[in-house]
Amino acid sequence: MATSPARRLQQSAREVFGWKRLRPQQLLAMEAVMERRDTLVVMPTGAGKSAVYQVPGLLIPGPTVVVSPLIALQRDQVQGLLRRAGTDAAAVNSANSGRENAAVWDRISEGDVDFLFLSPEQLTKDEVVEQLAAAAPALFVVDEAQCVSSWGHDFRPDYLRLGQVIDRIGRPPVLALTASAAAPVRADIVARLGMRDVREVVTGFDRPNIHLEVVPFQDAAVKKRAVVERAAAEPKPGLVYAATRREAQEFAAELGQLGFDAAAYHAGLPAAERADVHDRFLAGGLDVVVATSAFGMGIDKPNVRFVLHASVPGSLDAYYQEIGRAGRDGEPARAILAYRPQDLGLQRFFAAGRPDPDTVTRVASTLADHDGPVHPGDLRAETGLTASRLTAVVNLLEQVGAVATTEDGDLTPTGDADPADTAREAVELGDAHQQLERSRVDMMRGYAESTGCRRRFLLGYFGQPQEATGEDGCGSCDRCEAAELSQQGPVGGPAVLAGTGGPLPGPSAPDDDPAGSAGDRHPFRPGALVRHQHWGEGAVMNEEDRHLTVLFDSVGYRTLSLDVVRENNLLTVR
DNA sequence: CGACGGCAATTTAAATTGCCGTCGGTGCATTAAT
Repeated sequence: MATSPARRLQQSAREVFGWKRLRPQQLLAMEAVMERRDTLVVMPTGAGKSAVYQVPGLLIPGPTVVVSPLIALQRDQVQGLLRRAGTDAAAVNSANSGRENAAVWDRISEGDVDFLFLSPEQLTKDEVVEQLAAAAPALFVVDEAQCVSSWGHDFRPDYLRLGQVIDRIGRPPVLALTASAAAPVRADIVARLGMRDVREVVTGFDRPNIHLEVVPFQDAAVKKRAVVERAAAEPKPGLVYAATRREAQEFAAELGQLGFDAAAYHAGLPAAERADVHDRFLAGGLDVVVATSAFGMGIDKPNVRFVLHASVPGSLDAYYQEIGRAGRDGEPARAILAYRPQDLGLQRFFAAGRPDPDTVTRVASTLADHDGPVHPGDLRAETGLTASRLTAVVNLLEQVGAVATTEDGDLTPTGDADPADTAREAVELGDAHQQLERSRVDMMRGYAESTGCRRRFLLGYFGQPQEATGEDGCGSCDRCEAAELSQQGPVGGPAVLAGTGGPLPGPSAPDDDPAGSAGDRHPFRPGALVRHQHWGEGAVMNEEDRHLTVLFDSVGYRTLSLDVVRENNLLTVR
């Protein structure tokens, strides 16, 4: 009798990788991969996401392709795999010479490579796609798959074209891995990669050992001083996230003057200095790294004791990823957000990136001038746009169905709609995406200004309703602690709370008060699929202080007053 | 959207006020000049 897949997986994990036991969720995901299913895995970093492709990748015949966003990450993965007996891994990217890359392709054609690492940009090249198709990969892995959604729409638009690439190489099974993905991010990953009949393996998001806290400020100078003092006071090592490079440098300098081993990290520093800061932090040689969002992917340091945000990031997804770098060892750690409402302005500015209408119109009409397929390189020459900006526009046109990709990777106009019309549709789509991004900033504000349990809010955002926190909250955030304190004094009765409507200042009593719930029955619980008169279909994400947060397909996140919803019949359950 | 730097205009002439313009985050790859 043949060995069961689970046993083969366990055996390989033990013999090749030295892992004595696979976690249930890992095994579940690996089994889906062994069944050649498209699989989306959402696990916190440190839960062994890489294993999910590494173990099956050795068992199924044919090479495994891994798309990874950073060359440094690719290098780490390759080195890690090469240390395992009998596994062969390689990367093709711009850090290699042309000769080195050619040698990798030779080894692949001879069947000598188990794992091949690539950036999405490599896959824009016809010869790369052709050689990949010839190698007939058995598995196509997208690591850090949240990049598809968070970077693909403007910053690295080739992420949005992976779906077409997968088609061109014969659509092997797709495995997408990410540490954090709220509902719209997950949907975006699945849609953009063209994943079918997806098996989703989602582990819990809660990291109970990370204490959550938000400290509000009005004055910028006061906030700065408090950030430095707090970073100085917390147990080390720690991580401070700043919104700009300049701030990162300033904080690092001030902490240095106080006698700490502190260093700044951002994309404007020389590569050697970045690598040095990175290595010293991992080796325990630094008390604090003050970084922009450039720092973090691939950082697996167990004993980070605090993550202090000197400004709000642009989404709860980003925030969760960044605080998730604390307390990997399971010991207590702190996530502290220094919050000024004005800081949201910078994030709204960052959320504004979208192609301008003139450019979209120009590309649409240039495409329409061709009767047949056009090579993207020719289109770039004709429009004079950079590769990246052109790709962003083409992505939009393709999403509105005005353009399609041929098997050769050429772009071909579909239908004979007026270029001006398709351009307008594409711009509207870009606007809708911008609106979603802005609503994600609003959700970040919602977290910072929330009067209830922080953890409940955070988990609700990721679609994990309250069981992790219970009715009374998590007991390990600033709001829960404040509520516990206030319970020692006199507390206003539920009847008073029920009549006041709007959000109360300061900490509030638990909103699921049993006495108040009799008259409070409604069908709009987290997870419910609803329809709004104006905004169309959506899903309830969170309920707090008699307000619902709903994620609408058309406009992103919106917070609605439960009373207003009911008085005006704004929502119906689908 | 908001912070900040530079500059001109103010007003118990050396410092303050205000206006305007600029800048702000993530990385791939490629290319041109040593």
